[in-house]
Amino acid sequence: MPEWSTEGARQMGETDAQTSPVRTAAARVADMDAGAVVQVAGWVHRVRELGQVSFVVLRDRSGFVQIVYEGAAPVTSETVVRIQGLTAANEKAPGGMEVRAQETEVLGPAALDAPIPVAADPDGIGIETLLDHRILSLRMPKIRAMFQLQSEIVRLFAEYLRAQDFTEVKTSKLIGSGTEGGTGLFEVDYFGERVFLAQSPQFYKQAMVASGLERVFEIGAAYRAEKHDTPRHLNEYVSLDVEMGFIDGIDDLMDLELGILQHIFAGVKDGVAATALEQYGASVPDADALSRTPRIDYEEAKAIASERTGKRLFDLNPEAERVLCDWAEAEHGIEAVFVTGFPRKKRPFYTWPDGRQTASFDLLFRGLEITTGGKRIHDYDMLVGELPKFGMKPEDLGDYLSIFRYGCPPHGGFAIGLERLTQKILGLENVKAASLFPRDRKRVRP
RNA sequence: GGGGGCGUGGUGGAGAUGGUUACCACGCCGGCCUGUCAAGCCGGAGGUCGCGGGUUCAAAUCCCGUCGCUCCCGCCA
Repeated sequence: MPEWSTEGARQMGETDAQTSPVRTAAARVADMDAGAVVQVAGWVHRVRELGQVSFVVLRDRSGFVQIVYEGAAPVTSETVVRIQGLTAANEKAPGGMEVRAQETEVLGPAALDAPIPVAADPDGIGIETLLDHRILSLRMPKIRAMFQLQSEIVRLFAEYLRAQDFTEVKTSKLIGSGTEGGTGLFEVDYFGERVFLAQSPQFYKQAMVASGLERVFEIGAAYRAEKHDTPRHLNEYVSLDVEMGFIDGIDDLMDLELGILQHIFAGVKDGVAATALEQYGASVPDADALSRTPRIDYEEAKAIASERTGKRLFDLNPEAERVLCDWAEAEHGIEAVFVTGFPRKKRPFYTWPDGRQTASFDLLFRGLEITTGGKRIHDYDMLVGELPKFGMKPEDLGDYLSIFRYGCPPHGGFAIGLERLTQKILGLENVKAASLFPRDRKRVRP
């Protein structure tokens, strides 16, 4: 692990200038001249006492710096301190520069009975233990790096879409009726009335297309009250949602998604996200490879998966998702594949029908479904006509139908699971690791 | 919801044909040490072996139940 990388320094000195004129980022000390008075502040990452001299590794958001004390160190692990001292060049110091402490102020003492070692490698600790002690495990540099990368994903996603004239929206997560799918909704007591947590911003983002914005995206929580308990499910996850008006078909949507992913993948190769990739030994596909992502029909996908697994598949199960990505890697040099034309039974009622199939798609990436999308029905009469096939009545849909009753363009969209994308970029075994405070079947804390 | 595996000090593991003070590493406490960087050396504290019941002279070990974790499937992003 590159503890002494200066990558993370960024402009910490600059931004702190207004509030704390003298504080220097840990990672920037290496760039200073020797003999300068310097003030650093952060968490005590490690203490090494050698008798007449002690070394303390101080950690802040930029990185690390070594502090030298004469005699014993007056600090303990994870204590938050502010230290003033003199920079000193030393070949034996990490980064060639260290700080000889003159004054040490304890800003936030830390108890000594930490249940997990913050300075250790999180890979040596079980996921459940890391999540039980999330407040501390989030301090582990490797884990923190993961969430810095996730932040970059979100930023790049929004940045790309804004450049394409999309508007970011925030819609309510409290909904009056659960129409999509019908199951998997959490109930909430809303002043005595029964409402639900939204399982997706689907209806609202369609409404926003029809509002005249035409192109919208939303970054928000989605809730699924499914009792699944697997390494790829969360009951609350962050959905990167996109909806676009005036499309001709789903190729427009898949093109858009590839553009987004190309922008994200290119963007995470620099800055703080690159540090995370390095620490996890991970890499992302380049733009050329991504543009070769095959688009195959559902039936074709089943045939390929059946052939490669040697089993007769009636469905794209998790194993099929894995072998399809292997196939794409072998045949097209990219571990991603769009599967299109899902059967009507497998898609919600609002999906544009195409014979027995639908104008819809999934994106599988590194063996996991990270996106579902499709063209939506924008024609009022057509939508109403579809409802009986799903055992629904117009009254069930409340205000949803008025989106189409008063004029809505052809449109469609998709959603990318943020934690799943993070998981697959870094090669994490469990999607829960990619959530700051995951909610699963049994966990609602911390 | 279905099936498999596993629960041992704070963390990660060993111990499993039953046998008496349950082992190791890291962490923690005390001591030594002036260049560490996973510091080193010496000493110490910390576990009713998930929980309950059973078999037995004797259970971490075998049996039953239960709870938890984990993997796979169903379902999904």
